[in-house]
Amino acid sequence: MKSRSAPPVKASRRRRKPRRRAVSARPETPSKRNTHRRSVEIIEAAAQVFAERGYHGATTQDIADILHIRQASLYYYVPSKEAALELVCIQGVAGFFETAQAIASGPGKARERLAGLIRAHMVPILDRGNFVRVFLTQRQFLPNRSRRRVGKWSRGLEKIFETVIRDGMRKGEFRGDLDPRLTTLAILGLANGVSSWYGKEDASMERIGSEFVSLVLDGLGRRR
Amino acid sequence: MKSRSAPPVKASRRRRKPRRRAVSARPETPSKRNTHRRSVEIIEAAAQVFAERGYHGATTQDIADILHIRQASLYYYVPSKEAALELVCIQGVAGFFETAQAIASGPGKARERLAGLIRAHMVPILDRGNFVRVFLTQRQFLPNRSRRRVGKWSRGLEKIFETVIRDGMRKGEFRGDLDPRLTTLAILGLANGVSSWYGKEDASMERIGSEFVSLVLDGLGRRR
DNA sequence: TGCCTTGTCTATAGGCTTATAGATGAAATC
DNA sequence: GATTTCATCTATAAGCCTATAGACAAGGCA
Repeated sequence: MKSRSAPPVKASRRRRKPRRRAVSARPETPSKRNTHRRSVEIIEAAAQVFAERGYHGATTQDIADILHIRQASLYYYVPSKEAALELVCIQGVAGFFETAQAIASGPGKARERLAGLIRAHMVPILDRGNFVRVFLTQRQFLPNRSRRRVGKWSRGLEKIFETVIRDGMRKGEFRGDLDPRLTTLAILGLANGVSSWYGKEDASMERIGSEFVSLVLDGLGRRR
Repeated sequence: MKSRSAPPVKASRRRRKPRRRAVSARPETPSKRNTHRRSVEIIEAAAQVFAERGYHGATTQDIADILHIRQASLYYYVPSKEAALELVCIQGVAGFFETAQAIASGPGKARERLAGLIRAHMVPILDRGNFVRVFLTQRQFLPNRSRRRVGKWSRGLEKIFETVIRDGMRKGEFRGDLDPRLTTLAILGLANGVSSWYGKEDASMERIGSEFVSLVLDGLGRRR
């Protein structure tokens, strides 16, 4: 008994009518990089359904439905559902990692770099939200090997934040009594949380980024 | 193909050996409040497996295994897996709600009440972590009706935080340029995030609470 | 003593899922 | 024009999951 939100239309809701021998489902595709393009589409569809229903709640049929192909056809491009999850998770965390590294090791005071990190953290949430949500909430369901692989990226990102915070403490830009580890987790928690409600609130990413930066740097209190 | 972390022992790993007619599985149970006690145990077990594997990744067999009873026996106490999820979610959010309400409408400056809210938010995470995690990450899988019910509690909690923040702004304890809604979401994101890593980090809840309070009230920056 | 209640058990229907095999038409290549 | 490759399809094995039905033992109660 799956908890889809739709009314219970028995079956046959999926299992589309046997199309008459698929008259070239995508007539516009020309080249031979076709296979690659399809793979990308499949991973994007997977990101969408994994984000919406969770890994275990999603079926490969759901993914196929988005692309209007048969469930079995997915296996021409992707070896397994788990493999699709891994690809989605990696693309989810990669978006954060690269820019973050550039910002942290770039110029500027620690305050500015931390502000940059927070703002940059909003970007993947905005334009690869499905991938990010899956990375954040579904990576626990990866098989051990790939979970560890993804975990490394994740810890790397934490280290980037933590390093900037330590740097700021050393240089006297930040309070000296911070716990850099807890502060990192706090900031990431706050920033990652955005992915769970962005779109339901009417605030632009820029607004959110600015608000969060000022909250982290200065807190709620008035200037003293 | 379920992604358990254990090695692939084919089947029969669950499906325990047919015990010889269950010689009173819990000989110590005396009274007739027995049924109630068992219900509680079942919901606790459900919270545990839903937290560990996610609602869709968990099976009713998993729940039964924890209690060493048969899968079908669960249905004597709980009408469906979905109903169990709803019970877990409600207990997950209720822990936050009650104390929060008392603190918000209690005495003290807004700063102090907000600090109290944040510290109090740590308590259910500490002692009903499974319920909280399920509420935070699995309530999306509830059927519409109960999801809305749980959603109300959730929004109520947000309102409590937001009200204190507005109050503090009005009284000049907090900066006047805050967006109360975004600030609320930021604080809840940061506080809820704890549930995803508490236990893996070696910091006490008190430490975490204090660190987060000072971060929210004063930010990372040095006194200016 | 004999009936009723309670909690658990066995068995299973009825569905749904993943992944594999092999067929097929269209396009590309020889 | 014949052959090969590509992308997709149909069909299905094999397995798992929820929920229901009905049996049954032990203890309480009339």
